[in-house]
Amino acid sequence: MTRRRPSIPPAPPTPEATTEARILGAADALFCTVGGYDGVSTRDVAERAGVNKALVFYHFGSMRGLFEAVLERYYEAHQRGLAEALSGVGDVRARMHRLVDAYLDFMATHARYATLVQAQLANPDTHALVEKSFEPLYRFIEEALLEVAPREGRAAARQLFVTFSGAVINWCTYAPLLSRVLGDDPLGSPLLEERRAHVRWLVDLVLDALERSEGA
Amino acid sequence: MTRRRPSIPPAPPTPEATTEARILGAADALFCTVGGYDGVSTRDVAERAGVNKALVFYHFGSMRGLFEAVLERYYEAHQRGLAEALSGVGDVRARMHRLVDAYLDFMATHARYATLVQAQLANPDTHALVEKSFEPLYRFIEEALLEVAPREGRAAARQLFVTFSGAVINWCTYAPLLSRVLGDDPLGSPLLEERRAHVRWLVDLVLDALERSEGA
DNA sequence: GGCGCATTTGACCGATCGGTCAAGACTCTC
DNA sequence: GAGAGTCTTGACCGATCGGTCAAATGCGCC
Repeated sequence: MTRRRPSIPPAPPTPEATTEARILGAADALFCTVGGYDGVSTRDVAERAGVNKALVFYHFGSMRGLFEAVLERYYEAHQRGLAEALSGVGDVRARMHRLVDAYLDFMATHARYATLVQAQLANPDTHALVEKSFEPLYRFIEEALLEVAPREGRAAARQLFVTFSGAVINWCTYAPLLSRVLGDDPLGSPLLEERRAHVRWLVDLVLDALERSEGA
Repeated sequence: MTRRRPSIPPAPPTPEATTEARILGAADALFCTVGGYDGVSTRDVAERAGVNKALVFYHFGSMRGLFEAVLERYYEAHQRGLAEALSGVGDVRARMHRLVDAYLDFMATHARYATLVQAQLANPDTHALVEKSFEPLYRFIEEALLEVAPREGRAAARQLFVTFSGAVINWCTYAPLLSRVLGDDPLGSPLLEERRAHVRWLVDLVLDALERSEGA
């Protein structure tokens, strides 16, 4: 029923170039809105992309391969943004501010991706896919934090990592629930900026305390 | 002191009293280890419980009903623990310490439950089930925080809620990933106690800052 | 034109899913 | 013992799943 090459296919509002890109885009949209790895079928993806279901397997091998491809695309953008924020000049405080800013911006823009990744924590089958992006992220940030924080104890870098990353990411992943109790979109302009100010404030509080204990 | 193990769900050879309890226990174990709402079948549950599959529907109506029953059981224990910690005497600082302690203990013991709940954030179909437990929890804690924190701004009670709850819960839900990079079990004795000290330290930092700005 | 290769198609597969059903078995009461 | 009501059983249903396949189509190249 679908016309040949010349005209743009009757696909939704995404007249993407190649078939592969159309499938990837459709999978992205579905994984991030309808549900995680389970909950989305190859038929759904194919229908949304406006292509035959067998093409999903032709281009990505399997459902898991498609899921990996979707994660990979986000992962690259994610890493790029963080490296940029952390690699610049300035002391730890300045770089941490840039880092949480970049992290918050990325996660607020791709909140569904954050939710998708967090959801995989409950699925041992896909742990490996998430670990791949988690470990470099952890090493990256822990290294920066070790400039001012000890390796162990209540103010250890590993503790700060979880606290700071949680402060950023949970605001985005819990957005659907927060939206109900706050009466406004947590990812919208006023509340997101309040969150940004809060995280900056928190970072400063912690770094101030670390400096004090260092001087003592 | 506290001696908490990773809380492996009830062992298979559990000759529980009623059929209903056996099914509930099996569903609990499977939801919390294998995967979320999707990823566990009624056949799995029945087999683990050692009963006929049709009994799942006889006693719980549907798969969703079973899932709700499992969540409900945790939810009650959760609420009980928090109310106990927060309702006692003392100033906000003392009550917040008791609260994060109780929260951390509960989540460390039932880390898989926390992960299960967080995973449902990606599944709009089950949002309603999670909201039911989230809203009272939020109101509860926000009310306590409003004694010392403003309603808006970078140190707003709603901001502190997300930061504190994230600091506690993410340590538990990210435990599988953290375990890899830390080389030890985050929910085991040494690291869990380090986390407890960190969260207490963090709460004190924040409350100190709030008191200072209040006096100013 | 004709060949080779990548792409696309629709029909098809076995497995598994949540859920149903009518018939048995068990238990308690008269 | 008869009956009633609660559990329990295994067989069964339609739908859907991920994945496969041979055949058809498009297209660059000689």
